[in-house]
Amino acid sequence: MNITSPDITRDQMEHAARVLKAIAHPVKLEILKILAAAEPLDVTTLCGHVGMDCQISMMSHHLAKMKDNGVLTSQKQGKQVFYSIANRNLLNIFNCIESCGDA
Amino acid sequence: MNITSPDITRDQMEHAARVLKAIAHPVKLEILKILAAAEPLDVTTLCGHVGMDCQISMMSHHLAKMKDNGVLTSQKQGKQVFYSIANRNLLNIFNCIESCGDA
DNA sequence: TTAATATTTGAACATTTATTAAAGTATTCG
DNA sequence: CGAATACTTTAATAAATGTTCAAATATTAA
Repeated sequence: MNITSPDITRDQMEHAARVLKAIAHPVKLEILKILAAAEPLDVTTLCGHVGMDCQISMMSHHLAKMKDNGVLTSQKQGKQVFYSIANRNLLNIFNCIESCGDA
Repeated sequence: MNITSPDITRDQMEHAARVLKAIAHPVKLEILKILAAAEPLDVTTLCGHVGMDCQISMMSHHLAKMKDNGVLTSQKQGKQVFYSIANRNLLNIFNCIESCGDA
């Protein structure tokens, strides 16, 4: 047995780590911020908002990973796919980070 | 110029991504939780709390990375090094993740 | 049905991260 | 001093990620 605080299982830690990994990337965080302000958005529009160095295929890969990990949801409308934030609670993560000093 | 919400710079996103990457790992999250409950702790004790599969060298690597990214601080006392959480505000990150559905 | 648009998928490659073992540094104790 | 303890560092290797391009799919429009 473990002396560790009793309420954390390795499974929970692994789930949390997967979610964090799915967003621990500057472009992915930017995607989250953009969606936080204007939701839902289709892939092309999102790509335009991210900036000049955005390729549609890269964007699609990022979105897929975030969706796979439950961070985003998507909805198809015609030939476009609109992405939204699955749970806006996650956005508080920005406060957690911003309130921590600069490394 | 960018149509993106005006308050986010790429630099801020990169800093946030670095912090998240520094903790997006099941063992690192466990370290944070353990320290959250009993701070500060030396490397060997921390290793014991993490579990059977913990090697001191691995622990040291994890701690170094988190320290490099401003997540932890350390203080040497004799031959031991005690680690603490640099800013407990970051711990709210657990709430953000836990409150989000299961992926 | 063909063409055009929107997005996804797969493969290839470079880069980063994680893990382990072994050697190195620092501090204390006999 | 020399041995023991606590930790860090380096190097080697495996595994995961990020990026790009080309090809594939799906939907709509001509």
